[in-house]
Amino acid sequence: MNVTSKGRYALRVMLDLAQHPEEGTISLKTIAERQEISMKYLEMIVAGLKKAELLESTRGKEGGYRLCRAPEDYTVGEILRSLEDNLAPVSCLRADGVRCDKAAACATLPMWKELDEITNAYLDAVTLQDLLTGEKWREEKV
Amino acid sequence: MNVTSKGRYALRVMLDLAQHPEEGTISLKTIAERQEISMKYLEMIVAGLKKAELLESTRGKEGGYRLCRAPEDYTVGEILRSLEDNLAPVSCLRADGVRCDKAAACATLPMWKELDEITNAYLDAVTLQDLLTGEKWREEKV
DNA sequence: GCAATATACCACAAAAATAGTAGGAATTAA
DNA sequence: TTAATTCCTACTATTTTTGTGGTATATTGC
Repeated sequence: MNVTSKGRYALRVMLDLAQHPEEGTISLKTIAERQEISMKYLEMIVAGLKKAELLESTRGKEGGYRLCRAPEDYTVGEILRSLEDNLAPVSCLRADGVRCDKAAACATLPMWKELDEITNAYLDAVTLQDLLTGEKWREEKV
Repeated sequence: MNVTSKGRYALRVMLDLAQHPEEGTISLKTIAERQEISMKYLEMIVAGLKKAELLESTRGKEGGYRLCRAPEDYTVGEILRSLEDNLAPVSCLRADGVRCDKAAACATLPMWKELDEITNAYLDAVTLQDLLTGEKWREEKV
């Protein structure tokens, strides 16, 4: 579970769109300026988000990107997974990972699996809306 | 939470020592051969484990390494933390991480913190002995 | 004392992953 | 038709990970 800048930027793009619903379709240029991220780099990131059908786009002048669901219908987990291929804690759990020839005898594999399940369950329980309001963390631990 | 080969090898060294208590002090050469890991690379790893006081060593002929506690008194969390400086999911949580100037306004920071707490709590609840027996995962989900 | 076997320490190097850039083609509204 | 914009492909730089090499120091058995 290493969240890189790609994943963090993806969240910021989604949050930016969620924070400005009145603007409708928003150009990458606007988002890049507001978030102070290079527009060229963002291009890569929104491409991933679009491929995962997390947002929609319109090309040409006056074009841009917009959410295609309500903020409470996006989970942080799916946003991160759409860009990070490294969410699993160890490489042997990753889709492309080298299959360890000792997997059957590996004393640690079940632990990594459980850890992976726990982290994914947590991230799938946090929605974009939760991040927007922040209540989840303000009210906690009363 | 990206566990690299350093952390995985550290676990294997600790497990190897725990699996051969009758041998007492064991040389790196022996461990390297049993685990099929380059001895030179292992040197770095045991140096970290020793620094964290997770094992003891004797120099010179007939020397080597040995555990200084019972297997149930080691947690996987402390073993990994002694070698991985990357256990936190995002760099802004890491000790050496660049302090983000927007931390106060960051909508995602509380989430990363909670995720970090959850993963550390899990890893601190797994002991070397748990890995040795594997029971924790065999009997689960009945 | 000396040879053999170890750990301890420091610097360097190769490989892989991450982060970011460059240039231009295709599309659309005004 | 022009300006703004997404879309696509390739390239480059930086950082992290994964090692290697060489040497100094310590200990044991002969």
